[in-house]
Amino acid sequence: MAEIPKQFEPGPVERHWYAHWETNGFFRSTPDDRPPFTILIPPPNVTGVLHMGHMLNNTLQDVLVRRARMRGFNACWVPGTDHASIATEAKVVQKLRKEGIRKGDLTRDEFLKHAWEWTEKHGGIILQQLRTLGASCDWDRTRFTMEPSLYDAVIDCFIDLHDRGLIYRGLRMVNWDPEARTVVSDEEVLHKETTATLYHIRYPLTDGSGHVTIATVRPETIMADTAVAIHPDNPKTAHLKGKRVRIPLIDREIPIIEDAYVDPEFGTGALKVTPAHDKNDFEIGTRHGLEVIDILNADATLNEKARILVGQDRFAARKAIVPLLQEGGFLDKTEEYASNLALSERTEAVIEPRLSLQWFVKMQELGKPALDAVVNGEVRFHPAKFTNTYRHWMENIQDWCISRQLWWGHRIPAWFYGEGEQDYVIARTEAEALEMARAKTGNPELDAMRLRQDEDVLDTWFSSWLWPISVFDGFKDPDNRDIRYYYPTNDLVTAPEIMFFWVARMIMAGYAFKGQAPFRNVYYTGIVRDKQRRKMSKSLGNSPDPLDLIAQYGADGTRAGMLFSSPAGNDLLFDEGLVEQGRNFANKIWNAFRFITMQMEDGRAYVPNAVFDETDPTDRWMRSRVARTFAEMDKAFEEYRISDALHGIYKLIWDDFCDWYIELNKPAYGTRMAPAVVEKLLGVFELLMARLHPFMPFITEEIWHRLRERGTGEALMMAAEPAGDPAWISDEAETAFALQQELVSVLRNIRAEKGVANAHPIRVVISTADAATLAGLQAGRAILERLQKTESLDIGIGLAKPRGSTTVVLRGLEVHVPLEGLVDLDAERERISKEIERLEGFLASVRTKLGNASFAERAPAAIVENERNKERDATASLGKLRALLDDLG
RNA sequence: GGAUGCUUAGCUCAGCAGGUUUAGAGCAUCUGCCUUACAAGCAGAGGGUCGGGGGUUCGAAUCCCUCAGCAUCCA
Repeated sequence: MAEIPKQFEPGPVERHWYAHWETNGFFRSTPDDRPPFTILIPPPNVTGVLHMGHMLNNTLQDVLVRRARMRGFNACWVPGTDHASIATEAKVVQKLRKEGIRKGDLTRDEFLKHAWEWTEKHGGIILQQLRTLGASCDWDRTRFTMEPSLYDAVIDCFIDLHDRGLIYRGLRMVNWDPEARTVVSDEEVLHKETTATLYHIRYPLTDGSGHVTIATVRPETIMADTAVAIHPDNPKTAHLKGKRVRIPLIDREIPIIEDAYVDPEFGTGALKVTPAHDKNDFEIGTRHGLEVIDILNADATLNEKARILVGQDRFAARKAIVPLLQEGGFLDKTEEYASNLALSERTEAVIEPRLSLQWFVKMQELGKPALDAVVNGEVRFHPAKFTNTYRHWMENIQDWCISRQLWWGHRIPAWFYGEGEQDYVIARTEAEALEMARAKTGNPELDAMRLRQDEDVLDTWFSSWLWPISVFDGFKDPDNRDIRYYYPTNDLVTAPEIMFFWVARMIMAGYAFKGQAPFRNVYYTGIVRDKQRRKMSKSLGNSPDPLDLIAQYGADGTRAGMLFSSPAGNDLLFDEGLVEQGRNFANKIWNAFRFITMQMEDGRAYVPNAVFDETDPTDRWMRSRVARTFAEMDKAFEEYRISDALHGIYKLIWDDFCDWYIELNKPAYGTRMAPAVVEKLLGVFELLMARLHPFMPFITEEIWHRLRERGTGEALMMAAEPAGDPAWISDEAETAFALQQELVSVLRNIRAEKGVANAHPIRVVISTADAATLAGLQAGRAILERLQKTESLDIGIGLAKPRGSTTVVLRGLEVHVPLEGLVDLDAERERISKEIERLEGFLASVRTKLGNASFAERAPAAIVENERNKERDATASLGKLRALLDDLG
């Protein structure tokens, strides 16, 4: 056997096995007779790089996929990326600007050429990085939302929904991002609490009878006012009914109208109405037939309709208008006011409500089955608490604005032939569009030159929501083998932040186009934060580079570290210490294996053989621990407690196997381990590696191959997961062993307290009162003797305390260790007195319970019996302790 | 403003179909150890009465009410 290094070196092992898996085609999946287990990667931005959130998310997916593969499923993990319309376009615009090129100077085709160049240059890096992590994706299935097949799927979907009357074009108040110069959906708007200034402005009444004061945080919009509104039943403003006012500075006359929307308590009870720049005002305007005066350009500068401050940015205009109002005597007062600012999720620009003609998807009908699916459990959320959030959103769902004033994305297949709002047709190609336009207009002479395709593209999520269908070409070829086999998929692992953006819409699309949900389980991960609870981000610079972590701690260590503290849905407070713990775990495993190999004779063949000795208490305990832990892990996986499953195998390996089982199987000093024992340890090791594999694939694969001769096409990742015999589970064996562990602990404690070296033999006397306990103690005496260097070990009933002993009372047993000269009588007395005190308190509480008449009456018999046992045991222990104390004088 | 969730050792979290010797784990801390693999290790120890208050019950960290604080989502 070749020399094995003392420390595990993950780098070469990871490279070797990943290449082995990939070249052998182990990641690949094609439909067959086995049941499928499918996960679709939440497609990251094509030009993005791996961050900590991806690490967590993809580690979890890999754990689920690898486990399923080992459980006999045809596991398929589909990777891919999305085109991230706004983000990518912004990056390309920025890059061009650096080269002195303005987007406006380019044609659409020229710009797209740059965008594709950018995509090809930076694209797919993230998928390469996932390999470093060990991701077992079927790379042959890698998809991209802008590749031809998926592009067509989006267009097909648009046409289909339009034909079903679920897509419409309409003039609505939308969220305008002046930075990106596009509309965004409601979901892409973030609300942030800020303090604003509330300006009280006087509007002179046209009849000269004074003025009305209104309060606003946006004085720069007064030029767009088309009314002042009051509440019809407000006595304070009743005298204003039917009058008119003049807008300060520009002197335009507007009416005072009555509308119940006005809050009589707010400000002066009078509200300026600006239908072009406020959603609520727009609705008031519609009710009262008010004119809409839009004074803003696309970049949020004032246009000539404002008449003053033309060309100024909205915020500059706000600053500039205040002194003007002051000079004119229109400014009554100002006050601080807490208000909500709407920000663009992408650019963080302040969102401008804007009246605009856009494309929308009707959500009412699409949302219904998607809501039901989650409520009735067809699609299950983990943790379940997110179901409520989902339901709330779905029940209040608004139509989805899907057009974006961008070029990078799927171009809307609408072709206009006239100036009228409805003068358009929806078609895949220009030729088709022409035909349709001719039919629609009844004009066979209609010229192709008159057709213009809509300049806008679709929201990125309008392609992402089709992901579970489009990656299997379910639009182009609805009945193909892949989609029939893999759809619906099993688990989706994603962040709660995109529950509405993506998860909800995928479920809708699933029902709309396939008649069933796209997945059965949704596992929501937490957000990766730093120790100060700040979200990890590139801009804050508080995020380690995942690839550095992998280089430093190994992929296995990093994966384990990410999972150690990540219960589903809870934020993960990332601590490099956890990754270090993961690395240490790998090293621990490595050394346990190394130790076993050191027991092997050169030239002798060893075959792993996990056959336990049924007559041996240690073996009975070990196999019970193995089977119990495996069962607990299964339970944890069922409930998506992935972190708990890892903790289970971690403790089984480190605590049970290394600290106790290997220790107890160590041969006598200076001798070699019997071959049968080596084979047994190797056998257990094999079980453990198989169960750990989904979490730490590399080291487990490496050791699995070293455990015995394997064929070239073999791999642990393709092996069957060992179940562990449920019959191995034995409470009795574990309880019996636990007593031995406690006795060992007691003796170790005594050594530590008294400063007795481990190498120094001690005399031990264990005295018990009953024969049953005695039998158990004698059965386990080998355990004590193996782990404690003893000069003598006497076990018996009613044995006397040797002179000069220190004594511990444990579960009714007296453990005496004679330590002539080392026992400090005062310390001994104090220790025993403290123990007596504790037990007296305990006994008192037990007796209070037992003394309560209704307790005996109402509590179940087993509980009462248990309390009696507690009383008896405590009384017995107390008796012994008091005798010991007396003895000490 | 609405909804949901959280508040248990210094930190991060389990436990919460009420009762398995007066609350568990990991990390951190302290003490001792290079004991036939592993100092990226081994052994031992200290530390909380379960956010405050009230209630239900023979019995509450566990159920109910209430207050406070925090978080997230929605408006």
